[in-house]
Amino acid sequence: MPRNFKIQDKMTIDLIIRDKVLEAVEKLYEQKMPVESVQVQITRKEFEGDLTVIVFPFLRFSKKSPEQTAEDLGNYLLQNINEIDKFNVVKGFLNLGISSSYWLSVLNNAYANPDFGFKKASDESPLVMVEYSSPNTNKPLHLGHIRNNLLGYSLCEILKANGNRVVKTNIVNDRGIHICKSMLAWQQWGNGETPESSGMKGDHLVGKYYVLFDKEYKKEIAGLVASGMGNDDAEQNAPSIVAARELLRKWENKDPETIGLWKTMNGWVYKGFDVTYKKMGVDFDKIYYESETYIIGRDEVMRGLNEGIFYQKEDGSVWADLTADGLDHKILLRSDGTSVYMTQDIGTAKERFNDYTIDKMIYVVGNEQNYHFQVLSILLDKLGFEWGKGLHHFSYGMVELPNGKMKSREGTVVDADDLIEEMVHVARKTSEELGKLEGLPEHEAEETFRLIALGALKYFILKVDPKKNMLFNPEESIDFNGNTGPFIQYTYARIQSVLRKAAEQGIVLQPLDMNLDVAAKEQELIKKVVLFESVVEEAGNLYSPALIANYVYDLVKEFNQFYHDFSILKEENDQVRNLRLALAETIAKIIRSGMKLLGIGVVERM
RNA sequence: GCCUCGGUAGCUCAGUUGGAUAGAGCAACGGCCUUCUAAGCCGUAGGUCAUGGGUUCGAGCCCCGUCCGGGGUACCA
Repeated sequence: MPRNFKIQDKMTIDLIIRDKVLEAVEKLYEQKMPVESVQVQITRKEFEGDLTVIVFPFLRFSKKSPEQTAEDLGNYLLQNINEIDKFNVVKGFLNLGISSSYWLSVLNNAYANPDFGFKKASDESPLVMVEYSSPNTNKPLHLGHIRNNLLGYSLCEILKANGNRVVKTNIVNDRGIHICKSMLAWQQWGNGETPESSGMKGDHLVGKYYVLFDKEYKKEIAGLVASGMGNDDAEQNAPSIVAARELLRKWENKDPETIGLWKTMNGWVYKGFDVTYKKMGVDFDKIYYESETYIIGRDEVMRGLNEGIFYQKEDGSVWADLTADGLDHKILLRSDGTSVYMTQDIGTAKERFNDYTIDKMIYVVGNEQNYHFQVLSILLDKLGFEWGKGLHHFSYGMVELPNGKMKSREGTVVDADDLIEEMVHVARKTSEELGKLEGLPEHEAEETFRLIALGALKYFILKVDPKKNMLFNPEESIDFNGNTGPFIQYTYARIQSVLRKAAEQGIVLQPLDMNLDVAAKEQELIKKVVLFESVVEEAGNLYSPALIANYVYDLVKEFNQFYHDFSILKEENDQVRNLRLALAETIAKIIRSGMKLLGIGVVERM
């Protein structure tokens, strides 16, 4: 797939060509055209050439056949651009051949720059705050959270690489009825069980009681219905839910015993989350807690009410009328004065903009909340925050299992910890079967298995367009061949192996001979190397780790063909060998950089 | 109902401002390790790009209709 990347305005040679094409049209056909009308793209592999100008748009000026027009332009460009050394015409396509020396200089540039493709941020650079992860503290993280965390982390890396200052933030949903449910279940049936006494990870332990609550609650409902109560009444009056509500009320009244239990159980969960976050390799610069920000949000809503921005119903509930914006009415405070999801998000946003001078706020949250963020933005704007309209919801698709959606309470989830362990297990097994890594110290081998396993998982998730829903089949998704993370890591390891051998043989890289005639395959590779810069930029503009993943795969696939067909160290022509080494080293660097943007580590051998 | 996103090979996914014969991986089949790592490379097979119209020199991509699917539309988060 040679054509999935935009090159326009990215490659200097491309700019020159556009310019000269305009000039040619002007001189040959006495017509002025806008720059946008010139289409320059990478020549498809089946055809000879490097860059292609599409001449169809010029036909109405040239009043000649496509072939003749292309000939005219080709001759003009050949004479007026040094870097072009040949051209051919196929129908309305003018294929231009760029000289070896141009490609060599481009490679040289990429090779010499240790931060190739990355822009540095300064104190003046835009500050972007990215919210991601946002867990509830009543259950462990699952596959859905994994996609969120990986996307969020990668997005931050990509934004940094594009010269932004980035603050990674997390909002922890640590209060509310769902938290009280697991607390209540633990009180009722826990017998004082702790992570220490049970040997269970804290988040899993709390999750167990959340599930238990639901089970008991459902039993109670069934019992009540059997004794003649209506279903709705039963749901409202089952002893467990009544008790949970009472617990929430106590929590809001700061009952010491309740607050104590809440702190204890949340503490268990945080410890568990820390382990999972660390395993995933994600982190945060600043963490906000809903238990703190919902108060700020409530105050803002009250202010809005006083200023007539919102209105109150007779039952005391507070609403926003969004019909003027083409939306509906939205509740902001319940009739009992307690706050809803929206309330805390208003407070969190305000707090963040107080804490930081934010140029861009990005929320990494699933697309099921598109409406929520549309409303949030409008509400903040109505409340007078000039940044309200500028919030950006990075909306990603859901992860589906072969049998449908994941539901925590019904146990149809793929647990994050389990999944990672399983992948490490498979990585270890595969590696041992292949007999790789023999002679490596145990802890180094273990670290390699971990990197490969995480590489497989992260790449699998990040390579798909964030906007789209994706399917995760636990049996089939654990793959280490083909378009996968390990395949890319493997290519990196191969290059490192070559470089080690080169060093052993005392081969030292020399400056490139700029007069060298570059062979077709090397030129193909150099062309892909150059694209890295524009891909990073494009990924930053479109907020898409998938672009990075697909590019790196494309590069690596091409390199493996080269590796198979040609020898690097055994090449007899010193200059050619030198070029191949420089190319391999540059490609390794890009693999490392690209993988870093995805939050994936590379391995020296595998 | 209304709003919104999607439908590309058996499966999972690419496919940039509309451009040449729609591409990968997996699965299937057949080749390639005395040669820098075979977690690799090469080949075969696999498509009415959901569907019907339209715009255009040119449509997987743009416009309209239809069918199918996801999500939203809660005093849940």
